[in-house]
Amino acid sequence: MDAPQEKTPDRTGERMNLVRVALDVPLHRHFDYLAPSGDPPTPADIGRRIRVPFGTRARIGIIVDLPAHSDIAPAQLKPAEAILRDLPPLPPDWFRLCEFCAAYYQVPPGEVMLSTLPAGLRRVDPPRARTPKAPARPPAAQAAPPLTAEQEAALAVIDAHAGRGFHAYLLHGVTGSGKTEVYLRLIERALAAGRQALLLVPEINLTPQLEARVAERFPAAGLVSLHSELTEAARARNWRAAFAGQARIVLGTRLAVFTPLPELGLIVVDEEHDPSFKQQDGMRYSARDVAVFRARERGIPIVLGSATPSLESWANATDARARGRYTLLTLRGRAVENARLPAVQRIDTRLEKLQDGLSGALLAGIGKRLARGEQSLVFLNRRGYAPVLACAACGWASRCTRCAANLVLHLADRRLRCHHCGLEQRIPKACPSCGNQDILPFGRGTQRLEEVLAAHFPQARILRVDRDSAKSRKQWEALLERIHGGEADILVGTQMLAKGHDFPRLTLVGVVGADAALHAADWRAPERLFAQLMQVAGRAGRAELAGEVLIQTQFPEHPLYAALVRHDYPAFAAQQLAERAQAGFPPYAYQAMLRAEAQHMAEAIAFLATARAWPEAAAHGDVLLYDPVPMRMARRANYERAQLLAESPSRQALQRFLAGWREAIEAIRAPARLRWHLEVDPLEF
DNA sequence: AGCACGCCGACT
DNA sequence: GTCGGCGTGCTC
Repeated sequence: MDAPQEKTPDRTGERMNLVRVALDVPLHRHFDYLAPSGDPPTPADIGRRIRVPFGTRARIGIIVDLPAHSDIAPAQLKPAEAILRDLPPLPPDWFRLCEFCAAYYQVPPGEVMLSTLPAGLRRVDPPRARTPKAPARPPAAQAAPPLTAEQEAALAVIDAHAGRGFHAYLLHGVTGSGKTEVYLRLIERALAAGRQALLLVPEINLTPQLEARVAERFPAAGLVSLHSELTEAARARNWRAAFAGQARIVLGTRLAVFTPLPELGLIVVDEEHDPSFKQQDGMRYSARDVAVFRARERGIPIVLGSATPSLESWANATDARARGRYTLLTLRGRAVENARLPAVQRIDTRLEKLQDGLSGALLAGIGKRLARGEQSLVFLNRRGYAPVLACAACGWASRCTRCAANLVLHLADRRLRCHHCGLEQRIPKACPSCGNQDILPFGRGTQRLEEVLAAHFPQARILRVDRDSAKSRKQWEALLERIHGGEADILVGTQMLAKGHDFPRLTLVGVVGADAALHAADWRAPERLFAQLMQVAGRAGRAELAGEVLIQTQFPEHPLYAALVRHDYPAFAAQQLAERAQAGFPPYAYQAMLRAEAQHMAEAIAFLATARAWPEAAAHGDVLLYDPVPMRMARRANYERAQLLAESPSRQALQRFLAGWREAIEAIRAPARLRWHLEVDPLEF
């Protein structure tokens, strides 16, 4: 595709008045149209939206070029309906970003361009936009706190590169070490230089306080946020403000990485390791990786921050093979005065009989906090009451009829629920298979843990925080308010509780049921577990009160826990990277996953086998194609699923392969209800 | 992806 | 006799 700014002047003299249009269709090509009657387009219209007839109806597309001639027979060309000039044209760097994603993720370019616009801008009949009321701005900016020596040092490194174009930094700092203050100082510098700043966060509704903090520090910067919980109108409004350059700071989730920003001067990716930067449907892109590309393309600095960086980023910053692609900046101490890292202890659960799954030490620890008027948090990354309901007499278990998974018992609303497809059932009174009255919940989820703790500590006020109790941002904020208001003595929750919150009275964190991830089939499970445990451990003892973390485990000698006790992410990362190098896993290999789902497993496997048999694959000797296999959860929502892994030691080699392979796959004549997708850099297996 | 066209089974 | 099932093929 021609980059718009490289458009050569038409020398033929007989301009056909053609427009080349990107449309949101799953086809890897653009569509040519005649100009709308009486409205000849000019080069200034490249990057503008256009309404065109497509098939039987009208659609919104984006003008990508004004070609001198078309390969389509003139009689086939239809006139476009209207060029929409309510916005300035989308700029060339935005096109390059979309084209990069299209090529890298094997997605049609039109799909990238249109799907990353706010919904209102791709609608044929746009909703009537109301003029928004001018937001009241707080009068004065919050003063910046003094920097620690480490923060000063980190900023000095970045300042030394200032104005010299692209550079990537990995800011590694434990919870409470003051990463956010470093971001704020960098944003301050960008604003002072007349540039815009883009701050990406994993899930904005989990961190409302970050938004408040940025807004207070930069009240005149017109901060806007961009995330999926905004109404369509609000998102369009914020997007326009960012595009127009009025908003100098954009705070958003992964989709915000595509916002056109005319004066972008800085990108920050907070919690860069977080899996929610990876989109798991449609275009399966990593917003963190796209952000790095964007920074490189714009020639600006990017800062990736985390207490537990992704092993990919860590390798880029520390591995000799990466030759310093990223510069590592470390914050070791806690910025809060006198606060120390919590003492982490392992409780060997093989040595005692647990009481409802809780050890004596954890129960005693909670009792002690209750007596002192402090808070405890019990972390269990499994929601619901129990993961399965089963009959001891005949072996019946609550299985989902549509998935290869159990139905989870939710006693709170008296339902059996599938966490994969959403199927819900009433709880049977007797075994559906043999009629036995004694069907029992097996295992423990947060709801059951809440009940157990209530029985042990009848006087305690217990608050459960998980996706079920905090479904919306509103509910979540209400829960947070109650926690901060001192309305809870014991918190029970999933990873939701681990993210970015300071609970000043919280001094004990108990971790329950973490062992499962140690021996999971997914080799990325330990990386995720370590990040989660570091994060939840960081909740303990943030203010002047010392924190304690108790981890119940049957494997106290496991190196993951050993590193956790020492708060030693670098040691954990080094050990994991050594294993990855040994096994030839990422980041020492590059992967793409072809997945297929169909009514029958045999169809899915046959499709993948056909793809694997692509004759030209032989020409790509540095790309390895594995055998097609059923996915670990082989059935979901009545579809049988299988996958095929493609792998190469070279990213470029894999990319060259994928471009041809994708075309070949598209040409396979598959059964009607077979669906497939290609995922580059897959995170889950 | 939509949305047409197109050729075979049970309904007013 | 037709309503409608989803297979196939196209969209400038």
